[in-house]
This record gives sequence, C-alpha cells and structure tokens, in this order.
Amino acid sequence: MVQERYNPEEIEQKWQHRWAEDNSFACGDTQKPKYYVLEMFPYPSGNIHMGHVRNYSIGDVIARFRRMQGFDVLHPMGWDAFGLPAENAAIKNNTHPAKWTFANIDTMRAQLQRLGYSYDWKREIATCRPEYYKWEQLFFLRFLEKGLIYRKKAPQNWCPSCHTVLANEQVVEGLCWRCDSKVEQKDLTQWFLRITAYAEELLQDLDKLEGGWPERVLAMQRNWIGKSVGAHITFDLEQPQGDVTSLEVFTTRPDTLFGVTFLTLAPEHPLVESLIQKTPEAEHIRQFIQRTRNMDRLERQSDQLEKEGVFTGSYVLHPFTGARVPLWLGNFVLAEYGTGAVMGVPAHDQRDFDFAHKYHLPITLVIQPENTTLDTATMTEAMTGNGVMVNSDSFNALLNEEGKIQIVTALEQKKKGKAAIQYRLRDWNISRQRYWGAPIPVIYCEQCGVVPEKEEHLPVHLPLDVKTREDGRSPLPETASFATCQCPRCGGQARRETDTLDTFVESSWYFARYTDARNENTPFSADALLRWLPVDQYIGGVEHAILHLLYARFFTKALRDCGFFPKEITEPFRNLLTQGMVLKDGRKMSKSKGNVVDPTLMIQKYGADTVRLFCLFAAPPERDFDWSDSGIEGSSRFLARVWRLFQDTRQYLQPLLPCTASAQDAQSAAARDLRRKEHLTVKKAGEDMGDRFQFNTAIAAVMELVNAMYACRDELCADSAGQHVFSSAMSSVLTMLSPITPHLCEELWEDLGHTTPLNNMPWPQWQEEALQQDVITIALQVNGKLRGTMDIPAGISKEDVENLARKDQNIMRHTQNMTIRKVIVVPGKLVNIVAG
RNA sequence: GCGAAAGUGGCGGAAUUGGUAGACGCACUGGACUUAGAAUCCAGCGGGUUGCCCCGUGGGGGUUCAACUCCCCCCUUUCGCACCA
Repeated sequence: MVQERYNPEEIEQKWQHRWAEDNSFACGDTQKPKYYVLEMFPYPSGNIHMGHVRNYSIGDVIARFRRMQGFDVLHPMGWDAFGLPAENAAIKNNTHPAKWTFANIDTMRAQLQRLGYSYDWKREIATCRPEYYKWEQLFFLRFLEKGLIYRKKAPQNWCPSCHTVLANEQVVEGLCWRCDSKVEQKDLTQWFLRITAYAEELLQDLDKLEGGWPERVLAMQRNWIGKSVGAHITFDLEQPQGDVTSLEVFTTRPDTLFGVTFLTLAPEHPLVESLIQKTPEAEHIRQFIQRTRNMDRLERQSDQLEKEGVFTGSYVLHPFTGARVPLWLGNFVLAEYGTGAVMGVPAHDQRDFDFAHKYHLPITLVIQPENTTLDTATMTEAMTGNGVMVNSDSFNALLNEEGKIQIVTALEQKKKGKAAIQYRLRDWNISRQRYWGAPIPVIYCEQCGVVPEKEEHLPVHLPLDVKTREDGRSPLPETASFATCQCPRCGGQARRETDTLDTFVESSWYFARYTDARNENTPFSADALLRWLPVDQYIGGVEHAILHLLYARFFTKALRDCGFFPKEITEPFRNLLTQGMVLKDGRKMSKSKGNVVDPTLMIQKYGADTVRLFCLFAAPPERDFDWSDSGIEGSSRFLARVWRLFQDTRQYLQPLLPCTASAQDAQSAAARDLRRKEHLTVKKAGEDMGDRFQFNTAIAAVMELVNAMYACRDELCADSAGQHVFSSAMSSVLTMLSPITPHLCEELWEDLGHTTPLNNMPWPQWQEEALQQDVITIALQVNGKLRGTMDIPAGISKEDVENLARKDQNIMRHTQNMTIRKVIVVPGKLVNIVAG
C-alpha cells in the first residue's frame, strides 16, 4: 500500500472541477424544506481578504451542514459592483471603471472558487449590469408614483474629495465614510427616499427580530430611528411679522410648559429673517447667524460647544397664561430636528439651565421631586426627573407623567398644540454626483418639468463609452448622447438626470434577485420569493448594522407596499450573524500598517481546507480573532494527522456509513469506548454546528475523536469486529468535517470506496444506546470541595452511591472527627458530603 | 451621559440546565526516533508548596450542600449613539 503525503493542491483542484461540472450546489428540490443562507456580497475591490474568507467560510459550513440535514439550500454569490473605488482606481490607472470592475470580479470569483465554497454560480449577479439595475430603475419609477421618492432642495452633506453628496448614515463623526474628508454642508436639489414614512414599522418590527438578530444591532437601529414621544405646541407672536403669526415647538416635556421662560430657534430656522428684519438689532443678529453657520460641523455638534444665543427682539405669548416670553436664537438648536424651535424650561432641562444662567433669564420651577424641596435660587443643575407639578395653575399637584397627558389634552382643546412623535431618522438622499452608478430614470423637460422615463424604455443604460475625468467629477453631464434626450411626454428636447443612484440602493434588494436571478420579464417571480424569502441566515460584518441592514429592511417593506413583494414578506433577514474581524497583531489589517495576511498565499502554502479550518477554529464566529501564523500550522497539522491516520489504517478500513458499527462489534472495552466517543461526537458536533454556530468547539470535539482513534488504532485494527468500529468512526470523522474541509473529506471518502459523495450524504444519526456506559466516574466532594473521584456501575441507586462514597478512603480521611450532616447525591455527577 | 457586549493559564479559547474550572489548539519543557535537522510519536504544562494540602475565572458582598454560571455594588476594556429639546 502506498502512503501518499497529503497534497491539498491536487485534491482541491480535483473536487472543485468536479463540483463545477456537476453543478453540485444547485437547489430546487421542492420536496425538501427550504433554507436560504446568504453572506453579504463583496465589493469587487481586487482581491479577497481574510475578512471575506472568514465570512464566506462561516456561510459555507452552514450551507453544507443544512444540506446534510435535508434542506433545499439556496446559497448564492454576487458582486456589489457599482461605487466610487472603481472610479477612483480607473482614474489612477487610466482605465475604465467597467473594465476594472469586471477584471476584479474574474479574479475574485476564481479566488472564491479556489476556496471551494458551495455556491450556486448559476445565480451569480453583478449590480453594474443593466439586467440588474433595470429593475432598480423600475422600482424607482413605482416609488416615485407612490410618493416614496421625492425631490427637494435642502442643505446636504457634501464630500469635497468624492465630489458627491452623502446620506446621513454615510457621515461618520463629520467625516466621509469612504475617504475621511471633512464633510461640508451645501444647498442642493436631490432625490430622496421617504424612509421616514416607515420609521414606526421599522422600529416596531425590530421586536420580531429579537432572538434572531444580535441585541446590539437591534439597539443600534432603535437608536438610529430615535423615536421621541411628545407634543407640538404653538406660541403666538405678540406682534405678528407679516405672514408670521406663530411659532411651533416640539417637546417631549409638555408637563413643564408652565416653566417656559424663553423660546429658542435654530439660527437656520426659515422664519428667522422675517422675524428680525424690522429690528434695529438685525445686523448684529445676522452676524451671529453667519458665525454659527460657518462653524465647523464637528465643533457645532460637540457637547463641549459653548452655548451662545442672541435675543431677536420679539416676544411670543404663553398658550395658557398669556405671559410674554422672549424669543431667542441659540447655536445649540438643530434646524433639522423637530420644528427647529424649542421651548426654554431652564428649571428642567440642563441646556436651558445653562443658557438661562448665561443670559440672566428667569427660572421657574414647575416640578418638585418627591422627597426634597428645590429652590431655583440654590439649584446647581436642572431637575430632569419625575415629581409633582407646582406653579402650573389647574395642573398643580398632579404627578408630572399624568400632567403630560392632561396638558396635551388641554392644548388640543385650545387648538394650541397636539400630541406628536418625532424620529431622528431622516429621509435617505439617494442622488450621487458620480458616474459609476445606476442612472436615475428621470428627464427634465422645459415644457413638462420633471418627467419619469417610460417603463418600456428601461433600462436607461449607463453609457460605457465615456472617459472618466481626472478631477473625479462625473462625465455624464457633458456626455451629450446620454444627457440630451427626448421628453417622453411632449417629444421635445430634454435633459436626462445625470446624477446616479447611491450604491446602497443596489444592495437593498439583491437578496431578492437571487431567488430568480435570470428572470428577464420581472425582477423576480412571486413563487420564487415565497419559496425563498426571508433569508434564513444572513452573515456579515457589524459595520453594516445601520446602513445596509436598515435600508434593506426598508426596501422590503416598500417593495411589499408597491406590489413587488407578497404581503407576507415584511422582513428580509430572519437571523443575522455578525462575524468578528480578523486582526493581525491586535489591529485591523491594512496595507498602510503592513500587517495584511494574503489568503491566496495561505492557500498556496497550506491549501483551502486548512485556511477554512483555521478561520473557523480560531474563535467563535462573532468574536474578533487575531491571525496567528503558528495557529494555522496547528490546523494544517491536524488535517495531515487525519490523512495519516487514514493511510496508516487504510488496509483495515471498510466503506461503512457513520454510526453503523453495532453493539456486537464493540465487545472489547476499547471498542466500546471508541464507539461511544463516536456517537457522542456526532451529537455534540451537530449541536454545535447547527444550533449554536460554535464551529470551534465542533472542531475540537472531532479532534478529540481523532486523538482517541490514534490511541486505540492498533488494538482495534487487530480483529474484524474492531475494524468495524474503527471504520465507522473514520466515516463519522470524514462526514463531520466535510462541511468545514470538504475537499480532504470527499477525497478520503471516495478512496474508502463510497460512490455517493459526502455532499449528498445525510448528517449521521447518533444512538442513545451507544452513549450508555457500564461504569461511570463521579466526583466526591466534602463541603463542596473536590476530594477525589469514584468509579461506580451506571444506574445504581442513590443509597448505594452514598454508601460507596461514605466508605471511600479519601472521604473517610476528610471527614474524620466530623459529623456528617447531609449527603447530596447528583446521579451520574457527584456526591457532596456536608460535614462539620 | 445613554445603549450593547466582554473581562477565565504565557496566548486563542472550553465549561450548553448552578454540579470534577482550564476541553481543543498554540507556545513552552523533557524524552523517543535521527549523523543532524525537519517531520512524527510519548509525557508534562494555572500559581504556591512538593507526597498532604492551600489559593485561583476583573474587585467586593450575598444566595446555595455546591457559583465562571444566579442576585446586589464597584472597576476596566471594546463598540455604537450623543446639545434630538
């Protein structure tokens, strides 16, 4: 018998070719229950990195494991192919974004195939293809019709380096999420998706995801949506200024209404100019506004910011008391939240407290805490807690929570206010002033105005015969063949929208396209959606906790309401696994730090199976892990050890199915132990892989089994009964490892003489009977401290166990001169003797 | 400040319902095999003491026969949000 060395390269090529030829990972057996496992698709940046390998290895184990469990598994892959890096790289390398992108896709597809992932490549998509974005343009038109898309001029986040606007979600601490440039504010007319229309449903439905999604992702989304319950309250101006007769504020504390001693407007509030133009102080106020607007965004948003304001010269009237309330501007009031105006209640809001002290405004206490009595003269900070209402006319003596309700009711009767809910969430700006994106299917006609493109004209092709500009600006406005067009309504000459869609639009619905990826007539059939959605298991990095995952949830609801999705589909992803990062030397891998580990080199050196194994073994999937060069050596060593064990015992091995050696085969103690270990491992590995996604402990369990096989191989291989037990254990090892290291396992499985590939085999069934043992070891404790162990026959009575324990030497020694007060017997586990 | 997660050997990490803390792997040490190395195999490997024990899961209290696990208080780290009225 020839003992070949483990040669991963050769084996892996062989099986990868076979899988491709046989189209091994297609789904479609509708007799079986469905399972849709999806990993976040990559941006084709050039090469896959370790983060991808980890992400896709996790997904692949789940996919392969579910197949073995009898599910019809959909496991697709594609490319999030529009976006800025392609444009920037094209400019840098003097090529075209399309060329660059498709070349990268080819490279990365080959790299993924080299890792042996079980994708159904027949469903591959690339979002930059017209066959894909055509449907996105159709969604755009239907959303527009439904009022879910609108155009408005507003101050926008502008990245000067990327020459484009950014969504709020794409601004991180005042910087562009892509290039870290400081984001500026610019007034621009842009297209918006009305995500705020779904704020409440997006918030409510997070409860449905409880258990399936990590708590922190749910918390982040709740935080981002930012619901506040309160009231809008109207304050009439003492002296109307032209058309302006009143101002509206939003507050979460209507119970403090009687504590209002001033009102504060954002400097950007649209009514400010008409309010101040007749004041002698107008010029001074304008200077304040200008100063505030010019302030750095980061600085402005910081809570370190010194609160500054200026009196407008106007007064409003308190809705209940009619008292004159001075109207101020304040640099801490945000124009874009609520109504851009807030009521100043210095006694019960810290910001107002600071502001009142600085400008010597009066402070009125309207809520007293339960056990102490506060005095505004001695207060050092605002009282923001609950208490009993005072100084509030007919509302005195109410608990403030009750006061909230009653004051809002009274306001509603007087038509001076109403209950209101505010969200922090803003509508999603989807216009981008860049070239490499999906064209927005809208036309501007001088006669007809804004005209949607006709559906039968879709797709609006992104022209590929353009030259990208050095300065990064989009060439589209100057591309006459694209920008100039006929108005679909009047036929006259018109201009096409030259902004493109934010790339997050493509990733908001790709999971649905996979269900019916080659459909040329509709974006997807209802049957395919009903069969596959929602995604049963979604896997990706936590960096998408807000952006992508919120947008995709929104799209699911919007597509449902526009009739593209069946009514019953309301959430895209039932379960979410957020995998941790792969670090090197405790830090994120990056080219600039020079600490990048290239997966291709690792595959060359150790083979795909080893790389997959190590990524799964190093840590549980949610946790970050530090890449270790000696760690991967260990994984490589383990596979070589399996290989060697197989070759060393090959002549005794029979092509048995896992867990098929009988109790009769396992006569000797060693055989019985191995058989038991085999079944125990099948049980544990199945639970760890399928229920808990703890691949590291599943692998550890199989390692234990392999170690046990090493220890008993000579003894067991000596007779045919033993060989049975050993062969069955070997089959179990290969079957259990096959989702993780499929190439090695398929190779040895085939060599054993099996004709059905492991890929089509079911997960083994362990048997209770095999787990039984005649003699068990239990712990002996005195007062909870371990004082020895004892072997006892399984299944003997508690009394017998206790009696045996009392006679144990160790126990006798530790209890001499003591009175035994109590004996705790935990069957199969331990005996604890309480003595003193 | 608000929210989420985490803290266990030299390191990555186990311990699933409260029941023998440290599985599995890495690193390290000793031995075998080798001219030597590599590879492999065997053994050891929390700390203190060596033949008994004592201490030990961020710290302090508590519940329990028994606590990494449950309860209370505190500390540290990471992440997200943050003048949102």
